[in-house]
Amino acid sequence: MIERRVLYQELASKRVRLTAQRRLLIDIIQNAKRHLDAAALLKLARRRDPRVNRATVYRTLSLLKKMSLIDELDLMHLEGEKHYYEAKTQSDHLHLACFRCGEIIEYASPTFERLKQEIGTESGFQIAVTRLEVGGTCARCARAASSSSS
Amino acid sequence: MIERRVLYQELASKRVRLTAQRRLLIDIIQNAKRHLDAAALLKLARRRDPRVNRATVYRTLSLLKKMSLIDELDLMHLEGEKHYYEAKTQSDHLHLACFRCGEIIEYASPTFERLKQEIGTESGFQIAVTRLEVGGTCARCARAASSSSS
DNA sequence: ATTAATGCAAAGGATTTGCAATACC
DNA sequence: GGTATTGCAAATCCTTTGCATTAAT
Repeated sequence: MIERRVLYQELASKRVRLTAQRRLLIDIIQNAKRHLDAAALLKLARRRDPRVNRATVYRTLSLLKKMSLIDELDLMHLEGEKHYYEAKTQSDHLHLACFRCGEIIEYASPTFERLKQEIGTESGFQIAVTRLEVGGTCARCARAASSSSS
Repeated sequence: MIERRVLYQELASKRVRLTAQRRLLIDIIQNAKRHLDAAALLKLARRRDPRVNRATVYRTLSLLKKMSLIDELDLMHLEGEKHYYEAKTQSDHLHLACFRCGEIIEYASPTFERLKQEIGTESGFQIAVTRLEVGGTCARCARAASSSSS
């Protein structure tokens, strides 16, 4: 969840303005129940303010990305080359994308955290963003496949 | 845009031919010294056979991808939205992309292997592909930045 | 008043497709 | 001979940009 205070500070220090449309877009991303792509975000935004333009959506996404307030995902390109966005959370999680049913499963793990630490200490690389996406078959689809073939 | 899950079905229903052009493209990818995008691959292929067409490159990449012979990378979109490809190796590795100098560092780790195993056992997800990309500052750039600012 | 943000429409890059011609088994 | 693959060019998808207008501080 994005901390409003952090947001205000960032905006102030960069001469970036917290406009009505930006508030609106941030609000939608934060409260989204699923991962949104730019087109979906635009559609939702226009329900609340029809003046919102596609360019503004892209520009705002780019800004939020640079400010590390959102993460950009591909979700294994399950349906096209577009990107998806989610509010940055406290602990990273990875995404499991089922090639059969299209479901996206979020998965957090201490091992993932340890891996990130290891990268830092062993290679000296300072991590800013991580994106771990996994494609395959979800448990339900695997069960369905094995039962129907037996 | 064809959905990836649909493509898997198509593969099963077709008799795939190992043509001269496909051999050529596979050879180039396997012996590449750096990560190739579709345009670079096309260029290299045309040096050996000028008839190779862009569409064939894309179609072959798509085929190799669903046959799990190559991995597709974004390399954190360091320079545009295009994809990069590499021959699939025995043990997965992840990619560290330096936002400052653009260097791509490959990093293999037992912890990463353990993480993948965990995902399988804990969630029942059957992994076909993984893509872990990390963005940040490489050790050299970090040193350069800290020494110049002190 | 100054500067940032926006709308619009057009451009851009990467990738894909339909269809006729070609190569393969 | 029948089917898979290819070349070609146009189309498509997603995203970015230039510039005039509008909004924010």
